[in-house]
Amino acid sequence: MSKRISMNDIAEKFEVSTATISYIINGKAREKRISEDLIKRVLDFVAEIDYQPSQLAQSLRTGKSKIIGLMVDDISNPFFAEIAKRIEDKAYQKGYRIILCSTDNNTKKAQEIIRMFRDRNVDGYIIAPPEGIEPELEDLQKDQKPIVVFDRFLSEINYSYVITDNCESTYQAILHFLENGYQRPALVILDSPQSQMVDREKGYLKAVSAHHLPAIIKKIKLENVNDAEVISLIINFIDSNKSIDSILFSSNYFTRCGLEALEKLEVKIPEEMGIISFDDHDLFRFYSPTITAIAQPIEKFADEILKILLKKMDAMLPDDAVVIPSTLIERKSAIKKVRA
Amino acid sequence: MSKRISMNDIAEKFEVSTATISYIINGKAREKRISEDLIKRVLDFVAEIDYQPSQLAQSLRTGKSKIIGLMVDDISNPFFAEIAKRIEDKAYQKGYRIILCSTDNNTKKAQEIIRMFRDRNVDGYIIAPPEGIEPELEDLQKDQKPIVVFDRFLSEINYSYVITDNCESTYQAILHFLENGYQRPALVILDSPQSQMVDREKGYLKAVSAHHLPAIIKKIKLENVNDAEVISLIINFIDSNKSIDSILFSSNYFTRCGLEALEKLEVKIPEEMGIISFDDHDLFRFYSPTITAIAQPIEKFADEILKILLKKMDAMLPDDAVVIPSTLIERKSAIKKVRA
DNA sequence: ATGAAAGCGCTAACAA
DNA sequence: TTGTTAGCGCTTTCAT
Repeated sequence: MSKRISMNDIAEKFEVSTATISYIINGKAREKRISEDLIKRVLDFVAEIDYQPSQLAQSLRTGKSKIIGLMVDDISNPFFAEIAKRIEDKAYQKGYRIILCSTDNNTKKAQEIIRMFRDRNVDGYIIAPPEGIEPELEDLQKDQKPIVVFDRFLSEINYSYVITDNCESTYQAILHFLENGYQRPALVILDSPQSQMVDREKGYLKAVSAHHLPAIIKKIKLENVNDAEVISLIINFIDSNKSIDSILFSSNYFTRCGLEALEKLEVKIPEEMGIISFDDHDLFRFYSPTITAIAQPIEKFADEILKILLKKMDAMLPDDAVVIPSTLIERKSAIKKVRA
Repeated sequence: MSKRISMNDIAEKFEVSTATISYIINGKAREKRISEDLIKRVLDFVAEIDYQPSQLAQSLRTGKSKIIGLMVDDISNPFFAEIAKRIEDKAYQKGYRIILCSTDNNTKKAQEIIRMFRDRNVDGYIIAPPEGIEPELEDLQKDQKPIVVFDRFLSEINYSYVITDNCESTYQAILHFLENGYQRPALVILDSPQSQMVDREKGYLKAVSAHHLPAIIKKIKLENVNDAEVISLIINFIDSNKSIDSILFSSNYFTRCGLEALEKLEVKIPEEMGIISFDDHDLFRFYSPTITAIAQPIEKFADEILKILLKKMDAMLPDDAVVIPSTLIERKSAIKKVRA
């Protein structure tokens, strides 16, 4: 095992102290008035052997790490995977690395992950918060750690957050149904107190009540439930609500299950049932018919998140709340008749 | 900023040395014959304040980290995202955390990532190797770091690796075409010397030459190319090879571009063109017609990778080479006429 | 039955 | 112009 070269080794080689080497490497040689000659020789040597200081040791010493902790629900979910990718790219350019962890929306796991992040002295936190994680976030907040929360926010405490306008998005989606020949839009939504779901429901309620329509909502819990069960829940819902002629699904996962449900029921889209999905998916461009979707601007999300975090890492500033509008991508699944 | 409690603080509280506390916490109290009474009091206190030693310091001291470095091409690619998720899950259960990085198939970035992994003392490496990364891997190998390579392997050096049987898979796919009414299968493949691509091509060549058919191959480089360009390359390829009646795409990315190309050309699947995709995708279950795909067993992949890595982390053993067969999922895009 | 002390590799206040 | 030294928080050898 070839032993790594350390600052000490270099110091010995030049018969100076580690401090001198440290200053030179960290560009503080001038202000320490170290001789130009020594500076050059050391720098040349460092370049030659391609020496890089141990970040671990630096971290232990300085409390910094050049690492950003990124915590999402599930990295295999394309929404998070794409966001993670963009954040990773941009952070990389700024010299930061990412530690990426999935919580599975499990509070305990999220707690452990946050602990691990702290323990490793990550310089900043980017978090899609699961339920019940408030205490840990408060602790971080108290300790002045830079945090950006995204996808949803926690009402109790103030953080910088980046979200989309969930309420407005679903509101517009329902209007889109109504303007395109549908009369009884229903909502299939995740049963969760998280803000994004609450707001999506709000937008739906606002739209139906503005048109004096009944609210027809199916809430689905996702614990201990597999695809097949979700599909059959949706089938039951459709069967027992014959009046509905259109469905807004609150996530692309539900939309995918919903499409399977409709195939089984042999319900025709868009003639017999209109469909809109929250969150776009590759699939929706290709499906027959193509599926109208509310698309969150992922690139912009990632940009904003990192921009805010870097700013906060630089200096603890007041919190930013950024709301990025989503776009309704009009495809064929939500047009019953030609618009008047 | 609430200062973290350290071992020293605990030692002071009990008026013993840090060594004693360290022994107790690491379960070496018995063999060190520390008094039962002290053990209990310390353990109780530790539980009460929920003390956990700094992994950073432990890492610096021991060279271990309880972290596994996972390097993939692109975390936003569903294949890698799913593998990453499973590996993360399983590693988590074993007490390991994952640092996940994308290389973008960029050698320089991959080098830096490996360096970062080393620097952080990761205990094991799981790597989908980009081209030209051999020297770095050799260094790791020399230093006895546990490595598992996956998705492809590097011929020069021996590592433990987990791959699918690429050659056999494409061979069978072409046979599937021929058994189902197609006569001129073509291949659209990534232009890369990586083993998985070479082997996929081999399987194709083996199948066509066994049937005395011409090899009709389109190789596509992915550098500085966007979706639209790939699509138009595929359109050109189809236009200038009128004889072909079926295409095997070497990745789900190419398949998705290919589907768009065929839509633009208004070529009917499966009547005018048969399609098989290497790697499955949600989309393919839903597309009209459904798309036949060679599916790599992701769960099994993740299992094997981690199993081997953990074994190697335990004791440096000879390398394992695991080849996991893929499954041809027969859907409708590759059946021209009913099988005889 | 317990502790002193060295040291992992680095930084930075303070000396000289 | 450079060096000394005290840690960061932990593990572990060797003493007692």
